Order: sequence, then C-alpha cells, then structure tokens
Amino acid sequence: MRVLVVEDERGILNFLKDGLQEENFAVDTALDGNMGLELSLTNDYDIMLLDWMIPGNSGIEICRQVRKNNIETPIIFLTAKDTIKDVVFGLEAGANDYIKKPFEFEELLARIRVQLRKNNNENSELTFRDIRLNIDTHQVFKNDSEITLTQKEFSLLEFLIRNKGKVCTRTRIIEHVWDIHFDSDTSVIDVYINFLRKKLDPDANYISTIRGVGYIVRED
Amino acid sequence: MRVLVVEDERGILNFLKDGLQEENFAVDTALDGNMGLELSLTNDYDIMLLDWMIPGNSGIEICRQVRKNNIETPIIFLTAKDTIKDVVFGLEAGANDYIKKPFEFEELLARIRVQLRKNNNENSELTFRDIRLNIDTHQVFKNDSEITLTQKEFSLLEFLIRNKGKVCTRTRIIEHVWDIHFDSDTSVIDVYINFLRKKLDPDANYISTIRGVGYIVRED
DNA sequence: TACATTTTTAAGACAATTTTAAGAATTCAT
DNA sequence: ATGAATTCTTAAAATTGTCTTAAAAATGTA
Repeated sequence: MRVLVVEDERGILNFLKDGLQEENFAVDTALDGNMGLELSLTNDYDIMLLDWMIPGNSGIEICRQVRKNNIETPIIFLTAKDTIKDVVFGLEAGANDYIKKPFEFEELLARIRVQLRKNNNENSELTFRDIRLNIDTHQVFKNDSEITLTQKEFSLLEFLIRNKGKVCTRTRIIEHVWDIHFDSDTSVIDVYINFLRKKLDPDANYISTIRGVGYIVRED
Repeated sequence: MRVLVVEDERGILNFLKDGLQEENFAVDTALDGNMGLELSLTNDYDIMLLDWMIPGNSGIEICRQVRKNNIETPIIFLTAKDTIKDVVFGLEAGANDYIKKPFEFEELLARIRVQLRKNNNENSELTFRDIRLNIDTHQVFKNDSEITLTQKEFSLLEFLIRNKGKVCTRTRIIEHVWDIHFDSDTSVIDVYINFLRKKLDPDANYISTIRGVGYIVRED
C-alpha cells in the first residue's frame, strides 16, 4: 500500500513515515504544498494524508485539485484543534475523513484502514485460491496449514493478491512494496518471487510471469 | 447495537453513518424530523443521535415524543447551539447528553459508550491460554498460582492479551503502554518482552515475535 | 536518608532478513 | 537455429532486528 504524507513539521513527518513503514506502507513525503500537489497528481497512491496548514498550496487546495483531476484516492486531513471548524469545508472539498492533532498513531491507522476497506470491500483477510492472508495477524494459510513469510515476502504477496487478476509491473511492484521510485537495476523482485513460489508451492503455478511486463496471480 | 441518526446535512449524516458502521453499529438514518420521529417510535434502538435543528419535527420535539411514549433509549443531541440555556432545555426534554458541533468523532463515540455502558457490566478478567489476568486486583495467575508482575509488565501483558490474535507493532505498544507519541529509538520493549517471557514461562512460547513487525499472543 | 524495587539505557552477540551478483535457463524474434 | 533479452536460481555478503545482559537512573518506601 502506498501512501503520501504532506506535513511541514519535520518531526511529525518522520514519526508518521516510520510508523507507517512499520505497518508495511510504502511512504512518500512532502514538506510543503507545492511538492505535495505535484506528487499527488503524478503518482498512484492508495491513500493520502494531508496537513491542513502547510506552506505553498494548502491541504484543502491539494484536495480540490486532486478531485478535479478525477483521482478518487481516499484523503484524510490532519488538522490542528483550532481549525476543526474548517473540517466541514474539508469534507465538502472531497476529503473522506479528518483527524485532530495531536492524535494517536493507532487511531490514524484505524481511520486509514476504514478508508482502504471501503474501496476494497474487505475485512482484514485476503484470499487467493487456497491461500488465505490475514493482515492483522500477519499470518498466511494454505488449506489451514500455516506458511511463515518474512515481511517483504508478505508485502509482496499482499500486493499481488490485492491486484489479483491484474498484471503487476516491475515498476509498480518496486514502488509499492519497496518504495523505490527511480530506475534501478536490482533483481530483488525476481529473488522474492522465487522465495514466494518456493514457500507457497514449488510446483503449482500460483504466480505467473508475464514476460517483459511483470507478474500476475489469477484464480483458476 | 442499533442506532438511529437524525440529521439533515447529508455529508455529516453519511460521515456519521460510515463511522458508526465501522464501529459495528447497525445504523438507521433520517434526513428530517418527521421520518426521524416515525423511526424512533416504531423501532427498538440502543441509542439515538438527534440533530437539534432539522426540518419537520425538531430534535427536541422527537425527544419529547419518545419519552412520552415511555421509551427510555438514551438520546444524544448534536447541537450547533452551545448556550447553557439550550442544553438545559434539551436535558429537561429527556435527553441524556449533548455534543456541540463541530465535534470529533472519537468524542461522540466516547459519549455513546458512556450511555451504553450504563446497561452493561464489564468483566474485568482477561484470559489467555492458562493465564488469567484480573484488571481490578492487578493480579496474574497461571493455573491458580500467582505470578508477580510489575506495573509495566502488567500493562504490557494486558495490552498484548487485549489484542490477542492481532499483531501489536512497536509503535502501538509504545503508545499504549508507555504513552510515548513520538519517534524514539528505545529498546525498552524488547527488555520487557524478555521480562514477561521469563516470568510466564522461560520455555513456552507465549509471546511470539513477528520480525520487523511486532509481537503477538495467540491461543494454540 | 538509605534501601529495595522498578524502569530505562546501552551494547555486544546472535540470528534472520534483505540485497547483491553472477551463472544457468528460458523465451522470443529473426 | 542463433543470439539477445529476460527471468530464474543460488550462494554469499550486507544489513537489520531482536535477544540478552548488566549497569545506571528513577521511583517508592521505611
């Protein structure tokens, strides 16, 4: 899951970044509204967190622009207490939720999950053929027997399954799972696809390669 | 838990509906007082949220009618007015609480819980495998023999058990158990996990580590 | 104040994960 | 069939996260 955080206080920004990365989000950050607007329009995020009061374009301005460009990505505002009255404007501008600073990280996470769940119509369990993947417990089951995955393996599988039936290009994988946004000649994806295939079932074809494009998981 | 929300601003109504559904409430909504009154008298709700100023019967009118029909369901007013006069008026009409707009969703939730709790008596004992943890007496038992835990050890174990079956990330643990809400690189969690493991049973695997993510306790 | 207990810090050992790199195998276009 | 490009596989190196101590700091108590 890829998230954009626009926040001008460096301390809070880092706090959010670390916490979200710990939750396996790929995190992009911007310290001002201009940078934030640019990123929000040129990248494909799963959710955006915007501070209300930031230099350059304000959070609400970014929100308007994003919606004007028909980008439906859920937006959550981070607002200081004295600007809570403006929340109504925020919701009108197309935001999906807001949270008052100072907030608990867990509450933020909960709200993020609410927004992500709406689009995906999911609880915390993803399934694919006989594979069940529980986001909360970080467990993966194949026919009720557990498969132990590392963090990166888990994230990769999660991303593939969330995009079940769609080809995941290498670029999108490296962006969403590894948070790398520049061209790099790494073979780390290949290696991890290999890890996953081995762990899921060395013989079955759970993850198909689309040569020159990427990978895809499909129901039968 | 079933809740009725009467509110004429569609945006706020949807916001409330979504938020409450996320909290596992069954939500009925009405956009005006007439509809609201009809629902309130013909259905059996656990709690009602009434906007003060709505077309048709006002919130306070609904409240009076409900009480006149001997319905004791807790009622919370959502009011833009914040003068003491209005509050007194509302409470006299039979409301149990009120909340000023704009309000924080968390605060509303808290107030709802207060009302609902009046009918519920909570159990103060948490259990996990052969471990029993009594919140009131601050005692921990393993198979009827007591284990002495310090404050922090107790809090940590309580948090883990309350989240039984879910991964507790370091961020969440440090927020809930240590009340630290900023980035910090402390190893205090590791140390306390170690304390707990030793005290509970040095050999058994009560608390599992999920590398790169956090810790989790699971029933077998 | 002195003492015992609890909490926090710090650091090295250790283990697991992640990344790199390079040769082998496969695929595809010609 | 051949060569170029792409992907697979493996092993080892680099990195990171966790565990375990021990000691320091803070807190509570007689």
